[in-house]
Amino acid sequence: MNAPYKIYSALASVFGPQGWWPVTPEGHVRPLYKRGRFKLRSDRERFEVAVGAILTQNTAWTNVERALVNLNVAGGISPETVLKTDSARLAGLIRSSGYYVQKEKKLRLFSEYLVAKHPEGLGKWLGGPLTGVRAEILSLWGIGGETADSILLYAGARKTFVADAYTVRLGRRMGWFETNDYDAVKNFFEKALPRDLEVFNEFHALIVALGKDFCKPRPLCAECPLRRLCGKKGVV
DNA sequence: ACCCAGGTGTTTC
DNA sequence: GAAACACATGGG
Repeated sequence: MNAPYKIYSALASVFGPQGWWPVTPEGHVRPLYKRGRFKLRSDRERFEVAVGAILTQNTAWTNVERALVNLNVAGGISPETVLKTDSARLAGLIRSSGYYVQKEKKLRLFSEYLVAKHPEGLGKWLGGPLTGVRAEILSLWGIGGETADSILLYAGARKTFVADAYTVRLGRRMGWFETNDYDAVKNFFEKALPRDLEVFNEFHALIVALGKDFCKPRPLCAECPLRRLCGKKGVV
């Protein structure tokens, strides 16, 4: 068992199942998987996950939940409702998620692209050849590596690892790598871990759970549940 | 009054 | 290329 997988197991036993995405209209997180298998029910759910992935960029999830509730109350979350809502109103609905002028544009561009280029729907699109679809999503303005991978993993159930700021921090503090480069970190974990959807899905969520309380920019190593496993080559 | 959050694009050395 | 900066609300 390699070091990253050991950390995954430790986190899983400390924090338990995270069950990230999708989200109910009430804003509550609902387990994505049943009997060990991750399944999304509809393109409607996939789209809501994609919207959440965009809105949560550098933003606390609680702020995103309010925006999702607002959108659902205002008429539901779909490419069509995004496109038929004028910019000022849409921006107002997502105000709580921060950067709302930019994010309104991101939602609109994503929706426009989806409707224009993939009218067959999100599930079909995301189910295509992984590297090609990833490059396609990545080419959209406002969607970088982490958001693209979040959409692929959580909305498309594709085996692609999501590396966020916490993941980079954890890896560096463990002494696994020095780089800050997104693709390098992503590749490190994909090489180290078993190619398993549940592992990819849960590990990213577990790292966020760890980061939320302990592996912060100013770390709280003394209380960290990983303190015995962490290399802690000085705080990076 | 700070720091931080499930980043990304642009500008500037 | 890397580093610095803008974008913005809400919680601790």
